[in-house]
Amino acid sequence: MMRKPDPSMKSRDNSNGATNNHKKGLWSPEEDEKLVNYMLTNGQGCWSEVARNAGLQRCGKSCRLRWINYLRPDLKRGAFSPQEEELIVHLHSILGNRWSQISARLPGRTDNEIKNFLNSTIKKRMKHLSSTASFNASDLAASEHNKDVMVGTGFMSMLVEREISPMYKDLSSNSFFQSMVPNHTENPLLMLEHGRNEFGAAAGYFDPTGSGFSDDNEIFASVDNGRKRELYDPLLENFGDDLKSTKNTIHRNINVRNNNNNNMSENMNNADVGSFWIGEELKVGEWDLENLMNDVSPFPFPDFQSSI
DNA sequence: AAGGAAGCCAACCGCACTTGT
DNA sequence: TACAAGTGCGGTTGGCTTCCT
Repeated sequence: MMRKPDPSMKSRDNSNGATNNHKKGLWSPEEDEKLVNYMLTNGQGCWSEVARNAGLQRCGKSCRLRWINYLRPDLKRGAFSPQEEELIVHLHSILGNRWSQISARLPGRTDNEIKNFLNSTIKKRMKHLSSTASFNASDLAASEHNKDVMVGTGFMSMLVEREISPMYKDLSSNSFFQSMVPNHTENPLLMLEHGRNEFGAAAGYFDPTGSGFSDDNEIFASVDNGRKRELYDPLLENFGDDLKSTKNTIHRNINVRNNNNNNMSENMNNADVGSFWIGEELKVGEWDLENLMNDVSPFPFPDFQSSI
């Protein structure tokens, strides 16, 4: 079920590069038993100590991974329920590839599990798209491994046409956006290309395997040599009514911050699409995730919330 | 029935961050 | 301040299973 241990390669215990004769590869039932017994008796401590004291020829890192992803008693095994699947997709659209944050909101599920699930789901989605569009298999194969170099290919063109253009139309017609990005173009493809130069590295990075811009589904604009950055999430515009409140939360946050920050720009009043944070004291380039998630948490997932 | 392709998923890898000295 | 060790995270790998032809 996994790669063969490479006997020629000594394992590295951690990032310090130290080498040890630690076993690699699949865990045996005996090893599992040792780890479980140790953890249930002693609880979690220093992982390298766990490995040693439990009598395992494993590095601490490997023990930690095994415990967290497989042996923890509160883990829920088996297939995801439809509600879980819906929530995962939902959270991923907001949080991007922050697997640990997504898993934190799915009791009994691990980040690895969710990551694997979504990766396979995305592949299925792409396969489905490929069967309904007129681009060839090589476009698809290449797109899976070339996130931001696919501009201009059939696959990208299709995605831009179907998903990006409507969002971009809203974005580019916004007066605040126009003021921030004076050289913006009406062509979203060109905009994506220009993004690297005009917004900095974070913007214009399009991920065809995800559902939007960059791994965080965010687009940034930089001004004042990066001291301020405004954030717009076109995806929120596409969410259903249950997430409109999320957008409202962001606007509320902006208002709160506005009250607390005299440097707030009046441009905010013109921001009739999307959501922006303005102000030098803000943590740049990140959603206020906790506040964001406060509004997402009531999302219905009745059958697994308390069924560990 | 055979074998190749695709999907699944456990575990590894490397990097970044935190903490202690 | 610098360094080392520990930890957590996301990306990736690759063996096993299932599906398809």
